[in-house]
Amino acid sequence: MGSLDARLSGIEAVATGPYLNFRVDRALLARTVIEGILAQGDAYGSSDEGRGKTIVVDLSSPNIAKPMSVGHLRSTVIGAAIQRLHDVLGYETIGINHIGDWGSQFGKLVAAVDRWGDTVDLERAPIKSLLALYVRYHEEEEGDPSLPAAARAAFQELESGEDGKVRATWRHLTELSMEEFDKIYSRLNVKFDLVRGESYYEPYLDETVDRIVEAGITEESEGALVVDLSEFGKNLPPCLLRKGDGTTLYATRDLAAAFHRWEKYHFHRALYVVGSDQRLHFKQLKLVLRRMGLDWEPRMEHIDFGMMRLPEGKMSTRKGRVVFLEDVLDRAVEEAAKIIAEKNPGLADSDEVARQVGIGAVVFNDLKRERVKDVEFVWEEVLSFEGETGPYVQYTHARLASILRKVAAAGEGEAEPDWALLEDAAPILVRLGRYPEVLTSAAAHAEPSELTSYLLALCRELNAWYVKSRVLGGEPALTAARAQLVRSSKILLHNGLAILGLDAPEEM
RNA sequence: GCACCCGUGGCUCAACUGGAUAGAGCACCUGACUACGGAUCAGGAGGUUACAGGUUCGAAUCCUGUCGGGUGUACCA
Repeated sequence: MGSLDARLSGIEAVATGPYLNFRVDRALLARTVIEGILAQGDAYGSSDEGRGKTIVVDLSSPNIAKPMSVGHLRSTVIGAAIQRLHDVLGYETIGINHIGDWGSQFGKLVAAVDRWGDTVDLERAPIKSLLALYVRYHEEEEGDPSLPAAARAAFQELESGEDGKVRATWRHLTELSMEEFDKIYSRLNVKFDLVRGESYYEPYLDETVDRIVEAGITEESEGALVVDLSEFGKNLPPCLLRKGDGTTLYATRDLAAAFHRWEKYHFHRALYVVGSDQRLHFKQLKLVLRRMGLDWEPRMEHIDFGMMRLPEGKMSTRKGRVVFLEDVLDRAVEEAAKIIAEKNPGLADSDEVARQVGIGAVVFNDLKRERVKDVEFVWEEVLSFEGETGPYVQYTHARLASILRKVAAAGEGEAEPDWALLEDAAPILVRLGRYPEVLTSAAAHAEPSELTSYLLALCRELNAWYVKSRVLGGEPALTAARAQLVRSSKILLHNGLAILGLDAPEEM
């Protein structure tokens, strides 16, 4: 109670028309906010709201034998940011990379490798080769009925559990792909708590189907085993558990994974960071669980995001119309290196900084708009380092770092600060103070863009402020107050960037 | 056809979830003490929030309809 009184003493409320305005004592605000940040350091904004609660995040989920495109970037980067947001708030988080390593497409791939495997260099350029084979399969499929037959037979063998030639080929393709994926993950600085293919659930598929059958909600329809969902919507298609040939589908495997996760983690939320083209799929999954009467169904959330499109149309693996993530990262880092050579040629560690800034630009660009919005991939935009970009935030951080170096070198800033002198920084102080609630809200909404918008606005204010409010060479009490503001702002930017997955270089 | 999502200056996006004069960035124009680093900053120009109704003290935000774009629509994932 005493502390509450102390905090309220500098605040007065004023009624103006339909509004209630609060007037805050600025010196008090400055002292409270800055001392709070400096005391907590990197822990500022963290909380224990998530204590004892587990959040499962399903992210990235690339498909074996397909190149990682800029489309997968969204799931990876958004999912990783959402996981870190929850980490900071004290949740126990489990980031799962649910690899697409199962399904009838592997029948196709095995058939294609069988037939034309010797026409490509699988070992040296695995992804490219597999893509070429996949494309060729679809080109020749129509004119050659033996091809789909071979594909079907291969997948049936795979799903039968037989450890023969088909399985060996599948395993090999999986290993080749995973090596390629890992290279990209390490560049993005993304780590998973669990990397698990759909194939992991293979042994649980039968019991999963049995369980749903025992719930009494399945029926036979056109040779397939389905769960009818028409009670939830006239035109809602049923959820298919088994095809006519007895093999399982995507939905079956996701249900098996969902049961498995619930039993293992008893999660507070399970967040599936998957594109909005799979809305129906997740809706069906949830409705199957609801029909089974499982009360944890509402904890499963599809965190959907808009599609990445090219100016010339939708991306298509089959048509080879994709932008490879690797190329994007390479070009962004190159561009960053070029700018450093131009503007800061003496920079130590310039390669590392180029990496941090280049990757940062790509990652931030994908996090800065609301999740649900579709994104058109434009090179010029991704490679932009000015305005509302990751490098802008990194630059602001570097400038603050630079000021602090000068302050230290001059031996200034050690006096007792006079907080009342920070009047010209009022908007910054208010914003710094709001940081904890921004994190809470961004996590609750699983919306990293709330954090990116916040950081951009803060940087705008900071840049405007320090050009007109010189830190160095003022009255000791003023310089000290400003230096502390710079110090706490820098901590916060570093902190926020880390949550988004960006490094914060001291110089750039 | 049906379902869901989106529609805000030329372009890309905000707007604390129904509140005050709708804010930024890009592009364009004009500027910044021989710069606590110009990847920055100050200023200018640019809006009937797709359209038409409705709800109320008040709507970019909620409801209805129309138009435009995207996605999905049972044996792919």
